[in-house]
Amino acid sequence: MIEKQRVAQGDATLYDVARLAGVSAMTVSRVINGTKRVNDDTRERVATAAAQLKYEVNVAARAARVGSLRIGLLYSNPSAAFLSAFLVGAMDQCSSSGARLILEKCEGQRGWRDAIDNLVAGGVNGILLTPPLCDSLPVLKLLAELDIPAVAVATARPSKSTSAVRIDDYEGALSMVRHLISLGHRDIAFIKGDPKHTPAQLRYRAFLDAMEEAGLEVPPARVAEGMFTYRSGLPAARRLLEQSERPSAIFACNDDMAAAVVAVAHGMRLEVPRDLAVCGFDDTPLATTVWPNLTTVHQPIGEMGQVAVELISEQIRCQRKRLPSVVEHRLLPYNVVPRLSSTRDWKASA
Amino acid sequence: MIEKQRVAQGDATLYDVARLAGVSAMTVSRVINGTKRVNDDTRERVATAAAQLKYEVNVAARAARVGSLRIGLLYSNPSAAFLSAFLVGAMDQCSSSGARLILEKCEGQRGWRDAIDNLVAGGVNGILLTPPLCDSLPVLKLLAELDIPAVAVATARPSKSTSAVRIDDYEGALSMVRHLISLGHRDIAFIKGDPKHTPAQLRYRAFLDAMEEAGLEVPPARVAEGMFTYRSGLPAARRLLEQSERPSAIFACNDDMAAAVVAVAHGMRLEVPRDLAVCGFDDTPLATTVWPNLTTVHQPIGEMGQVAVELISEQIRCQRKRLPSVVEHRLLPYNVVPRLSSTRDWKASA
DNA sequence: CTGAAAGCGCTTACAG
DNA sequence: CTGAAAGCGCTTACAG
Repeated sequence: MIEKQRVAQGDATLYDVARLAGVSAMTVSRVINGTKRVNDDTRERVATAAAQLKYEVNVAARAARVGSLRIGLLYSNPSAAFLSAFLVGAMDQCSSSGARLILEKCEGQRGWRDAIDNLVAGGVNGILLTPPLCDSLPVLKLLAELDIPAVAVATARPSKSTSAVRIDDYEGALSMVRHLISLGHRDIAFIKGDPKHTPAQLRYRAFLDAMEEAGLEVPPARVAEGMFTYRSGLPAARRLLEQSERPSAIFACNDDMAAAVVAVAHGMRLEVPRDLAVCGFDDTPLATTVWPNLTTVHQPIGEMGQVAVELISEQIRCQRKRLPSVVEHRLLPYNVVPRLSSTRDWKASA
Repeated sequence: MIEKQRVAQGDATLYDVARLAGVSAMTVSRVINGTKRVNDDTRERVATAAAQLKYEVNVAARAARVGSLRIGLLYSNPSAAFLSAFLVGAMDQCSSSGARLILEKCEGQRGWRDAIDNLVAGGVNGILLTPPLCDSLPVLKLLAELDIPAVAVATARPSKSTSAVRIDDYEGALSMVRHLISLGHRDIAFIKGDPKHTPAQLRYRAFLDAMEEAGLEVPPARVAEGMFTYRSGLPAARRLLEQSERPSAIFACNDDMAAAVVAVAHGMRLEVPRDLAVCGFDDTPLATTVWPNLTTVHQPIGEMGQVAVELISEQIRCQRKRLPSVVEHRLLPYNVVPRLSSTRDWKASA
């Protein structure tokens, strides 16, 4: 009973593994890190020994020797939903690699300068950029000048010189429209997002292309302007719904505006999805908070956090060894999540 | 230019400080940790030297020696808003103390057993419990049996045997009602939360007490049942608003239901706050997503994360030294955040 | 109250 | 391909 916890696991050290495998600690280290060449035979023996002892590297000890990676995470738009999902993934990766994640929020339009100063003063070796900072040219420029590696997260405009991890906004929106069409919708309206944001542009482009692909018209009256906020979705929805002939579905450029559409429809005594299908983009908690829940496009945000940490770590390692840094763009799979707000046979599922 | 980053800071080691202060490394260590007795004079010299060199402890090295703390964070209700704010605070504290935070989500009703097993297998030394897990007797019992320290976060029913960090739900709700009354409201309705949740009970109790304190009546028709979800807030709001004489304000037990009230009011052509004041509790992102933004009670969630890590670390240290563990309950300040949804002179601020 | 020695678990050169 | 030695920066006993 006593010492139960300590015995649980993680007892074995590199030396225990070395002894059991009949090799030197050095060799075990090499196998663990999989970096230098090791005889296949030896590798096998070490691996078996490690597995048998349930060996786990002591990341703290490794960090003490190597100098642990300090990864800065810069965020501005306090989208709690995005941040928490991202943090879960990023922390997970940091935890297992012994890196430290330093959060820095940048406030206001010009706040990014101070924020980056803070991170640099804190000694970070690389910085993760979340939207919309990841698309800011001045930010990327400053980081390049400081020679600090960066990874752009969920950017829609990946730069040639910066690593990035994202989904394909264009394809995501395309799939969503196809989904609506497959449900039998022919008259689909769209609410645009902030025209300055690249994802908004891509999603709109995809909407038009998907409609054209299906041979469907998009009269100007079927497109409304929005700014990504719930509030901006209110008048946009009114404009689309107060026409003599209503569209059968509205695709809003994000969940906030889709939620606003639902609210307006409700106020007009329209039942969603019976009288109107509604869908959004992002799969924020709002999508499952409002009623009916929103059909939307889901991004694997947690996985993006993991990958972002991997990418930045790799870049930092390259920099330390004075190797040329490798810019890598990773595209992760999105998926359309059908929920009640666009359900065809809604009585059945209600 | 070269090596710019490395020079930035964090260069100085314990030995540099020792040399400059003319003492041994040991003494510096003692001063840094502030634990054992050190001559005031010596302490001063060391502190000055440390400041001059901008010395920072290398947490990795310390962890290598001491064995770093592994802190498990158990969460179930995926309230992204709460989680992200909490993580920011908790990570911050972990970062500066060199602890590792291990996240574990528990799915389903019985998932907590597996989740705790996972954490224990992962070798955590203590566990942070977020709501609603923090109020689960079986969970607390299992942890006690395993002899793993725990800290309950945002619990409304702090246990005598478990450390906790929280705000005073009762006082928070009391303040909110007083706020509404100070705005001139006399006929205030309430939407209850899930009756199984202790915070819901406390907030309702506070509502009744505050009304009584002001000599105001609360007829049964002014109280509606809710379950904390947006969806449950819809019929509750309808019930309260479809009476011949409407209340002038509705206080919902959380933000989700308050948002539902706004939606229903809007559907009935009632303007918030002109025709009806609405307020919630928690200050989730939803409060600033919907329009008008919701007046609500804010919890310092980030700070709760910091404090939770402090409390659990202290407990783990006690356990390691086989000292009796100190149960500590920390009450943090909440505050009422007035926003447009309850603004008296709403034209002025719109 | 203060210090000299040894070691946390791992990795970086340097040899073979 | 493999190993012996030294050291990362700090702290734990053990002395004085």
